[in-house]
Amino acid sequence: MNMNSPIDLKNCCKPVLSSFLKADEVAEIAAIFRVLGEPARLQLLSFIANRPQAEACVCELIEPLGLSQPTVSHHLKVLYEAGLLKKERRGTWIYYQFVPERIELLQKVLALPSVDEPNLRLRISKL
Amino acid sequence: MNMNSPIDLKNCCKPVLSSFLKADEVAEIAAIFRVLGEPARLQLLSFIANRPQAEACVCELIEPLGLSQPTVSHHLKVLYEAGLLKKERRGTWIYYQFVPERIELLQKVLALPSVDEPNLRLRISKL
DNA sequence: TTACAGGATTGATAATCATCTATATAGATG
DNA sequence: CATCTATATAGATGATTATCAATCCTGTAA
Repeated sequence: MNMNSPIDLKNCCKPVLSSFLKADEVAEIAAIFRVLGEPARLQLLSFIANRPQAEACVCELIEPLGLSQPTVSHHLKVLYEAGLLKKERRGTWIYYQFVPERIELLQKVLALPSVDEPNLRLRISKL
Repeated sequence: MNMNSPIDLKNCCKPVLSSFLKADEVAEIAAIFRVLGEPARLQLLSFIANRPQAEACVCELIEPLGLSQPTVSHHLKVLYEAGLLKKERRGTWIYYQFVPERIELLQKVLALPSVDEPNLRLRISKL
């Protein structure tokens, strides 16, 4: 069931907060949030994004994370399959690189309804 | 361990992608993502945010979600404790209302490094 | 007070998942 | 080829959790 290549998120994802999404529509989005909902994965992403070139090899990640190499490898795979990282072999090492596009997608998904939309108009205007 | 009142997120949360966060720092943020990582909860949030006044009573949520009343109640509690919903009793009914502040917090947390920051400069400029 | 209705809680179960050890794979090097 | 090193995978285990049926709690109304 798990794929080894990044999930295809074309036509994904509609804003969650400005229309009622069906179960299959929220599932795609929730899958990304779930990946970020694991502290070790979020820390991996934070670490990699703040390295030069926003990349790091696996060997650099084990010590700061404080987890075993297989566990780090597992989390990297999950991040990769969610499209948040890409990877590239360079000699003996495999470098994982942060992919900002998925984060941009999430920002759009989380966009709050505009003040012209009635449901939240009164409340947003107070922010 | 679970609290019945919303978690306190003062001084929370630093941007994940522009500095390397420690384990306890990412934990706070990951907790919010984890709540959104459940499809049923994301659909609840989507439903409530798109109702008039961005609110709904529990009885309105069971049928569109297709889950039992206790399960819906459980997810509402999780959303409430994460600060994504507030609740208010009105007679027999309890209304849950969408709270946009947490979402705004997440947007800040997910902010990509500015183009002046070196690590992502080259890659962001291509977007 | 009693009865009812909306919602929360309890307890149980099954599924998911994070983590580890052990092992496998794959590239580099002798 | 054999060996070493970096990373991935397999398998096992324990913890978490989503879900439901049953029950409890709390307003409301008779």
